[in-house]
Amino acid sequence: MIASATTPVADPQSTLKTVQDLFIRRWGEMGQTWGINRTMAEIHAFLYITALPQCTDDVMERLNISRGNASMSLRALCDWGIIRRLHKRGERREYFESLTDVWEMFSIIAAERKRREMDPVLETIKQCQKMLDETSIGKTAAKQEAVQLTRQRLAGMEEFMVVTNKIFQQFIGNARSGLTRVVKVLLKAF
Amino acid sequence: MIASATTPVADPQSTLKTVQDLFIRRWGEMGQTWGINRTMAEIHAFLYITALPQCTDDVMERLNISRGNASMSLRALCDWGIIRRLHKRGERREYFESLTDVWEMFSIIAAERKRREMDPVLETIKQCQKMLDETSIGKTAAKQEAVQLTRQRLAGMEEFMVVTNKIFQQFIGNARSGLTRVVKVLLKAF
DNA sequence: ATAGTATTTCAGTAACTACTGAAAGGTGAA
DNA sequence: TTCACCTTTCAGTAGTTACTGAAATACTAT
Repeated sequence: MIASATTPVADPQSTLKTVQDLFIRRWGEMGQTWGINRTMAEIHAFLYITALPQCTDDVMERLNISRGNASMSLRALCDWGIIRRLHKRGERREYFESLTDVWEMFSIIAAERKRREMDPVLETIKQCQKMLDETSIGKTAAKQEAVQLTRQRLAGMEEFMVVTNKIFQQFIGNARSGLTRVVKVLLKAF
Repeated sequence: MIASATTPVADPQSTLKTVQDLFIRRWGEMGQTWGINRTMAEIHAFLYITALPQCTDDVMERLNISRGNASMSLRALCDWGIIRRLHKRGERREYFESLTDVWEMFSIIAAERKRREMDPVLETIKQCQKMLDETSIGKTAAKQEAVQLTRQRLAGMEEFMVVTNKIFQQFIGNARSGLTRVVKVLLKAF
């Protein structure tokens, strides 16, 4: 029992599964710290690593999760656009497969996160700047000073976000070719 | 009451605070979806946006949180290295201030996340590849095929992570100058 | 030392998120 | 239309994370 736990038998039948499980678990852990829940990340990892279409029951069985959870997580992944539904001729049940190109997946995720998270911050910064501009009259010197400091900080953050947005823009839509070009340019420049 | 809630009086005394609170809330929301808890993100936003050193009680009062929470969150931010402790001459209590340079903060965070999240995945991928290499003998054709597919997926992910790591490497350690150079190069190249 | 003040720790709890399982809802073949 | 099968939904619950408040600890001035 202890032996098999520490040094799993080199059973060719199960090696592939062992390897896949290793990958799935790591991917799930990473997902968590990026704000994606573990199960969703694991389902995606499973579909990606096996490279074969899998149905809901396959997912349930492999990851030991309920039907409801599998259904909802699969839908969410489809909504993100990083997995796809797949109908097999003459089969009733639906299958799912991951996108093949990691670069494309990254582009999709990056675009969505930019839209959901960076754009609102930029908008808020602009709103803040506008508010300060409209009310900068008749105050004590100390207050004026504090306002000035906040202005500077807003400007610093704005610059950062504008530039970061531009970089994202390059990645998004260009996918693989865009990214590899970026990398080539970078590696040459430094 | 309703009037003051929907259209706050243009009181110069409070405009600065209103603006800051707006920024703080947005930053907190963003943090959450990046795996940083709301309070920590808000404390950081507060220190960044005011640009003035603040003590624990300032933080507690402004964000309406307990002493314990403030203490632990401030420590965590210090551990990350994006805020700093500050002793004022002749004062007992400690003050905290945010780093000024957004680019530097980003570099610090990127380096840490690469170390904690990307490096382990790369390591796992290599381990998986090694395991598959060592056991690829004597199997059915179907199994061989499945192994081959998984190999390809591992390779695809590895390529992506290696390249991404290189990009991160450029950002990290170069901070502002590095990043702005990167951006200049990129914007010219596209 | 000691008092007075600032900080940290942590057990308990509140708040939140993820998950299950069963029931309801669809869908295509006969 | 009905049957058989598959999918989706969702109320209830388990599990997790964040927070409080008070006690313990640390520090500094006298």
